[in-house]
Order: sequence, then C-alpha cells, then structure tokens
Amino acid sequence: MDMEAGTRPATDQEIYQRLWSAIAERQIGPGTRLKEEQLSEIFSASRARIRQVLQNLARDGLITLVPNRGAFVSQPSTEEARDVFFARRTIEERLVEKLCATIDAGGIDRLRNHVEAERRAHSNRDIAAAIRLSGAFHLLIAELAQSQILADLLRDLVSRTSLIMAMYRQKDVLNCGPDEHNAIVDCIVARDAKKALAVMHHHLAHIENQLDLEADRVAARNLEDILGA
Amino acid sequence: MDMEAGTRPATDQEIYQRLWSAIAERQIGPGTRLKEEQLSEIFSASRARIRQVLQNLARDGLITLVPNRGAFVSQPSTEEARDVFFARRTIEERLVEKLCATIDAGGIDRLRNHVEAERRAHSNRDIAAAIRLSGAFHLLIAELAQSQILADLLRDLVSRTSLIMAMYRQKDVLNCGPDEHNAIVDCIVARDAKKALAVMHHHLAHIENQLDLEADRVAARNLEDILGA
DNA sequence: TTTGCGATGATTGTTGACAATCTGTCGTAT
DNA sequence: ATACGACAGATTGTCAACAATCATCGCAAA
Repeated sequence: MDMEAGTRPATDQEIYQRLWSAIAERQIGPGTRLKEEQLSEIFSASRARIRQVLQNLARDGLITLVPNRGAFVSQPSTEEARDVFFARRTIEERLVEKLCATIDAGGIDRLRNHVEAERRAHSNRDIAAAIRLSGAFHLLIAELAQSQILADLLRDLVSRTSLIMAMYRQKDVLNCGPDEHNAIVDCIVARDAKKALAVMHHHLAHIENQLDLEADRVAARNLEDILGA
Repeated sequence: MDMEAGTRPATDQEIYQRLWSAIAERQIGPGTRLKEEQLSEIFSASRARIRQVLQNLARDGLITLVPNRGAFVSQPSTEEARDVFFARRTIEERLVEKLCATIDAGGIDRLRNHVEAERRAHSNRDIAAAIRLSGAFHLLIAELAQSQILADLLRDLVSRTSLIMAMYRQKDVLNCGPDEHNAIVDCIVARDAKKALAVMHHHLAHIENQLDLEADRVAARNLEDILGA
C-alpha cells in the first residue's frame, strides 16, 4: 500500500476503490488484519466512514468481518474457490454468448485494444499490470454485454479470483498469457456463440486447474489457521 | 408494516430481514420513502445501525439511496427489469442443471413438500403466502444446488422480481400457480437436465411476458418520475 | 514446568450531539 | 400577479467520546 497519511479527506468511493484495488491486485495478502483506526489515519477519515467501507468490502467477499475482532482480508476456502469458478463459468459463458449477438464495431475495437495492452504488459514482464489487465478483460466483456447485474457480480468474482490465486497458485505456474483472451475475442468477432462459449469455458477451467485445490491442502491450511496467526 | 415501537433492541440482522421481507412481499410499495429516524423508532435502534441496514438494502437493489435525500423503495426501470430476468435465466438454468446431477432423496422431499405448500396457499387464496412461497421455491433450488454465491445473488434477484411485478404486472394477470414449479421438480427428479433447463427457461420467460415492459410505458414512467414526487 | 486465573491494554461496537444540505414557504420587488 | 431570494423546518452526513468485548501478559498454584 503506497498510501500516505495527511492527505486531505478522501471520499468513501475513493477509499473503497483504493482498498479494493490493493486487495484484488494482491498488494495486501490474504489474512492481513485491517484495523479501523489505522485505516482512518491513512485516509484521514473518521472511523465511521471506514466502517462503512469495510462493510461493503465484506459484502463483496474481499474481507471477512469477525465480530469484536475486526476485518481481515479473506482467505477463501477451497470450496469457496470452486464456487467462485462455478459462478464465473455460469455468468461469463452466458455473457460471451450474448456478446456474440450484440457486439458492434466500437466494441470490437475496445476488445482488440485491450488484448493488445495485455500483450504489451506481458512482454514487458509488468506483473502487476498483467494481473490488473487480465481481470479487466473479463470486466470489459461484461460491460459490453450490457447486463449491469451480472457485470456487478462478476466484478466481485474477478477480485475474489485474485485472492484465490494468491492463496492457491502453484509456484511454478505463471499467470495465463493473453493468448486465450485473444482466442475469445476472435470467436466474438466471428459471432460464433457456440465456440465462444466453449473457449470461455476452457479458459476458466484452465485457470482453475492451475490451482492446487486438493482436499489435503485444505486440511493443511485449516490447521495452519488454527495454530498460527 | 405491522412493526411496533417499544420492542427491545432488534439485531441488525433482524432489522434487515424485516425490511427485506416487507419490500419483497410488497407490503411497502415502490417509491415509498424510508426515513432513518422513523425506522430507528420502529426498531428501537440507533440511526447509525439503521443506516448500515439501509446501505445493505441499497446494495441489493431493493432501495435507492439518494445523497442528502434519503432512502426510497426502488422503482426498477424496464431495462433493469429485463436485466433481472436475464440474470435469473442465466443463474437458474444453470442451477437446475446442476441440481439434476446432485439431488438426493432428502432434497427431493423438500422440493415436493414445498410445492405442496404452494398448492395449499394457492387454493386457500392466501396471496401473501403464495408470493412468499413462490419466491422461496427458487431459493430452495439454489440452496439445494449448493452454490452459495449464486444463491446469494438469486435471493436479491427474487426480491427485486417482486418489486418489478408490483410495478409492471398487468392487472388481469394473477401470480403463476404452482403447476410450473411442479413441472420443474418432475424434471429434476427424473434427472433430465436438458428438459429441466428448458422448463425453467420457459417458466421465467412466462413470468416476464406477463409483465407490461413496453417502451411507451417506460416513457410514461420516466416522465412521471421527472415531473412528480 | 505447566496450567488456570485475573488484571491490563488495545480494538471494536454504539450512541448522541453537532454540522451540512435540501425542501418548501413566505415576503418583497418588479 | 409573478418571479426571485431569503428564511425555517426537517432530514441526512459526520464526528468524537463512551461502553463493551477480546487478546495478551503476568502471576500464582499444582
């Protein structure tokens, strides 16, 4: 977190965005405790407002509110992780399907430009930007598909996916490159809904399979939670 | 609202549930203003807690928070209404599909019993119960399908559907009876995922088609919003 | 040495009061 | 008679202090 105290009062929206980004982009690790007073100093805001923001973040699943204990960056269980991917497949398969029917030239441009930006970040080894853009690609699809409700939910799911990857990614696996995203765009441009759906399914399954979501790992983690901090 | 002041402090959860039910079950009409102090008296709670609850309800889309004006029961636009049904189809089709693969005897019992309860309420002309049970049926499916994320979202969508029906239902159309629900259960019991999906799609489309979501109606409503209270 | 217990400090939960903002009304000038 | 502007009431937004709760540490007893 590159936030400094003493800056002039930040609006609730800004505080929310700032924390959201910091968690979703893995600048704050899972399990980290967020103290209200600490945050109120950082953002020069009263505790009441911090509290509101925390409540919203909790509803997004990014942090977990423990009564009388405080707020912690969530540590999604493997069940929750699988559920997130199940929900993402459900939503995103439908969105690309719809997008194939409704995309226009402007939308195609935005998709192409975005994938190009991803490619640049990737070749520049700019990991932070790659993570951010990778998530933003999925959000762009949701935006173009014009379903506000599913787009809002997907925003949460994408950020939770970041958390999940921070916890369960196997060390030797890197982020998926922009190639699969490009393949999805190709399907959309070709207006091949069936294939677009299949490629999206494959893409999300691919990400999920890169994770280490085995049961024994769960036990180990839970034990660690019980014993450690 | 059959709430009384003077009762001992209600927990946030209770306040939320109480308001949620009241709106989702159409005891409070769209557009109704909810004053914080009024609510704090009703629930014997401080304004701060009421405020928190209102924020949560706003996030569910049940109420709309206007800065410096207060909270109003939402008046979904026709676009939002269609979006709600689009999201519901997306989610519920997938859930019944999954349920066909994972349902067990206990789950079947619960589904059967629920439909039976719906039938009783319907034949007794207990409209309020019928509305509540009709929504609860869909939530039961989500619960049995064991996707917490989609179940949570669906809960919001079902309540928003109630609001939408309160606004856009054509006068001569009644609530759909429990027959379609029963058909869905039959498909699930038969583990016919493809048919279950189709029947669910038909069911939701049926509800949507009963509504009056034409464009001219939109204009009239928007005009009313601009001119009136 | 280990275990149970009580004091202490830190952190969250709650409240009531105060400030800012908006709506509607009344008075005045044109 | 109408339009503009200031005033009053009501309502929301914000805050800082107080109360309740929890984790930690030290101490004594087995």
